[in-house]
Amino acid sequence: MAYLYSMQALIDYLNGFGPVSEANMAFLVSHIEEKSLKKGERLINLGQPVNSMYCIEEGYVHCFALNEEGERLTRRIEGPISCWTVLESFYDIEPSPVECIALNPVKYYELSRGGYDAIKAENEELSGLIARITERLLSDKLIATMKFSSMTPEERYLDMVENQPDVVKVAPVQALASFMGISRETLHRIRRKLITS
Amino acid sequence: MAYLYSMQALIDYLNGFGPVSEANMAFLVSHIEEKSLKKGERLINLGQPVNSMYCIEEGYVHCFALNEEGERLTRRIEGPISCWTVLESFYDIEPSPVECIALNPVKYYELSRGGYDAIKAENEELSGLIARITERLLSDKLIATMKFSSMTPEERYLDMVENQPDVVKVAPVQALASFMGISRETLHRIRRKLITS
DNA sequence: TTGTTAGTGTGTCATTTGACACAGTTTTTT
DNA sequence: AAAAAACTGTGTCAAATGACACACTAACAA
Repeated sequence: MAYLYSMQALIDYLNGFGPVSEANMAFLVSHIEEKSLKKGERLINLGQPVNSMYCIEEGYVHCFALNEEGERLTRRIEGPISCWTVLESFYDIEPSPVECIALNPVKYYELSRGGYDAIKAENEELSGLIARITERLLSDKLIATMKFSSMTPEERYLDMVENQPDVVKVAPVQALASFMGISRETLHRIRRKLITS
Repeated sequence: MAYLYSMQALIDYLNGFGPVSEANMAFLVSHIEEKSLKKGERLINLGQPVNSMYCIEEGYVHCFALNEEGERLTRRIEGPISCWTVLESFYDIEPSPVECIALNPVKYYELSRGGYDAIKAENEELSGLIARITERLLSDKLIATMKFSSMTPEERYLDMVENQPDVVKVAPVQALASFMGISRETLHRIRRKLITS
């Protein structure tokens, strides 16, 4: 079972959500594929259904929609190590409103919808684990999003510098500004002000 | 089982999440209390842990935090008929950062943490139902929140008029503006502009 | 290497927004 | 019913922001 070793980071992460027997963990892991992307490669295509959940081991991906003018509206910038997918596409098997591109070389784990369903159906311990993970990830994301939306641009930037310093470093200024809901010029003003003061 | 009749609205709502046997539905319902509030009465107290989930049958409640100046920052305005709670308090048994007050006479259903846990533990059909409800409500809320945060104030207002017309009617201007993340003056400007044009 | 494209730093200007002020209205309390 | 409190409409002004313009730099491909 050499693949178990290479997935140790993922296993540790999953174990953080509660006890799972070794057999169940092995069953779960057997449905997960380890893949990689080169910088600029696409993980998710615009308009196609997203049929997997992802967990990034190394590197960052940039997920964005396009507005009428073709500008990129950043929806998320994902890095290690958290499970995620494009909710509005995955749950209802709808075309993805976003595309995702690697910002640098990426290693990631992929769990297909079939694998996800198989794990949920296998037994109670696994379906309980999936339920806990789903509940925790969704509620944390929701709490963070609501908190974020009640902050000023400067507060949002300081929050990101503190809680996601790697994202601030690796993301292009335009993507970061879009993610924060402001123009790149405003982000620049904030940075200039913080450096000076 | 007279109470079953009075809870028909709730039962219909829950059945929408998938098939449940009558026995299981009866078990679930037996853990739910029906309560009411007069206008201005408090449903959730600031600083106390929120130990229940709620589902409003009639009326509206206003949930808000307080900033340093004691101003109300609206977090949500809830009405019929959707399950909700204060996530950041309920899941981790933390003091509630918000208080909730009835905007008008309210009838609501309450499910305590104990009841919630009992239902999850009872059998697979019920734990599956709870998992589906949780997943669906959290993901819908997250999608709506992210969509909302990417809109301009005017788009947000038009969205609310279309999708939650009752909230727009019943909520005080100040609360509505705060919920939308703008000042009440700006909300007023938007309304004036929409009437004129 | 060189040319091309994408991305960045920074200034100007118009628009949007929030803060404040205050009068009018509605609701609640005494 | 009268007084107090809370809420609403609206004007003025300052601050924040976005849109645009343009020079400069970095990344990538021919």
